[in-house]
Amino acid sequence: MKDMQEIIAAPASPVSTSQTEAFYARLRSELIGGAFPSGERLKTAHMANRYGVSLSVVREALTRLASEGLTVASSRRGFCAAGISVAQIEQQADAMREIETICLRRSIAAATPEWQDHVEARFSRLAATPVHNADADLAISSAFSVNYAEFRDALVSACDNPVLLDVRRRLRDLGLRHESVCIGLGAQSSSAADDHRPLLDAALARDGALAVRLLSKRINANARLFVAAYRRAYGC
Amino acid sequence: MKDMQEIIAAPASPVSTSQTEAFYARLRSELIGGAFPSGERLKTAHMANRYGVSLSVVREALTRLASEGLTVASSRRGFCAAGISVAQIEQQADAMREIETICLRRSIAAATPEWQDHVEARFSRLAATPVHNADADLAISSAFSVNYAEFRDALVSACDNPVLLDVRRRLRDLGLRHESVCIGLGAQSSSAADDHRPLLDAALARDGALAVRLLSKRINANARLFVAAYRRAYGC
DNA sequence: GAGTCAATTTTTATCGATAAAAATACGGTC
DNA sequence: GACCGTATTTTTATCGATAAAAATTGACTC
Repeated sequence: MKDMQEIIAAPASPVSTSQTEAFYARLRSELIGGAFPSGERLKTAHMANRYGVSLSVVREALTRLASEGLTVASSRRGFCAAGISVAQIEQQADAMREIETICLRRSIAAATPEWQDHVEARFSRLAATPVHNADADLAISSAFSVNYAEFRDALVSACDNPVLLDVRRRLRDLGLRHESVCIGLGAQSSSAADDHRPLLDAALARDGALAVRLLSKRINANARLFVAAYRRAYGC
Repeated sequence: MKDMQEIIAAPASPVSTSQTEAFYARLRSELIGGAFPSGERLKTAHMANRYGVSLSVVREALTRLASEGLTVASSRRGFCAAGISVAQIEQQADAMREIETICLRRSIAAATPEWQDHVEARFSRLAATPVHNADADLAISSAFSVNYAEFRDALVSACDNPVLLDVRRRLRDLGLRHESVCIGLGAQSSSAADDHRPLLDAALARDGALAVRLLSKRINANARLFVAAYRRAYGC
């Protein structure tokens, strides 16, 4: 009897999360993955029956995403995917650079052996990932994107202020969407994992000033890459 | 007949904004004003009939506020006002200091005559506001709080990156709630408007380094003030 | 008297219906 | 054929109802 209770209490696929939570997470990752182009209207009814949830669930998710900057809500006119522009990409990257460098400097200052291990592990994984997909097109592979993002996450993870890390995470997600969309437009990387080794070395050597300099350069370079792709696609 | 239609159709106060928007704005300003203590449960049904709106409207507002950090949503357990703790106040102020100094430095670098006028106007208004209320209690008056916040807003308003300003605004609002709550707990200010004059002068003289130093000091001092009040009220 | 389990109440998450608003299509006029 | 105002369709915002979950109460056992 008690066993049965336990079995019933713990369902096979633990649906611990609410529908809203699940749908929000899904839509969020699709937005970050570049599934919706800049400014595309997101109609509640369409999404509701496309994903098999109710209107309220869709609306709540879209509202949350709006306040994170991934969608835009306009009164009486519903929602659309956030707009992307050259200015947006540049300002976004600029803000990210300012804030991530603060996090990185602090993370290095607070470094522990566990942090070092974590950073090294993420770098190894990155180093083992080819930049391009096997099918030989020049676009950055999504595996590389993910592993690179996680390497950067690891670098700042020892930062002593969770509020700063939270701000950074928000900006990172907006940046990932820009990256995905621009890769979809044909953005190509000239860099390989080895290009990031100097940053790894500076961080492990706890040379904050150098690490921050290298990180800034990389963020600027990536932003230029995305802007170039965006300009090629839409012409200035 | 037609007149009556018009009267009915056009209510006294033009409800151009949606219900959700209005309720969201109201709840938001109450939260920032310190109306809800740390961790207080916010029951949807209660609020719905207290404010005369439907459940959906309440829920959407609470959801938005949660993603701004003013409320906390926990699955299957509704919402509560965000918790406040000494660590929170300190980390929050620390993050604000980092980000606002970036904005200030940039704002000073991009200064225009209009910006100078704006800053001076806000300072004058601040200088004309007594720190304490007329009824001679030692708590900071809300007029002073508002004018001080607007002076700080003016200082950074020429910052060239709207993304950074947006991040700052979010943190500012969380900070204002801390301030309101701590004032409610009896936080007393030792400063007057004149204490802020050096910051004004540094900004107008476009001495970014000095302005940033003064701003940092002030943010730290205020945070200490709030923490002290919090400690007095709740004992460490 | 403390603790446990079931019954009751409260509260949340989710749904589908509906009215208002916006967008679109249509028809008539010049 | 272009323009303008009206009808139709589409879409949104809002509501109240409901089932599921959590919290509370209360009765019972030891």
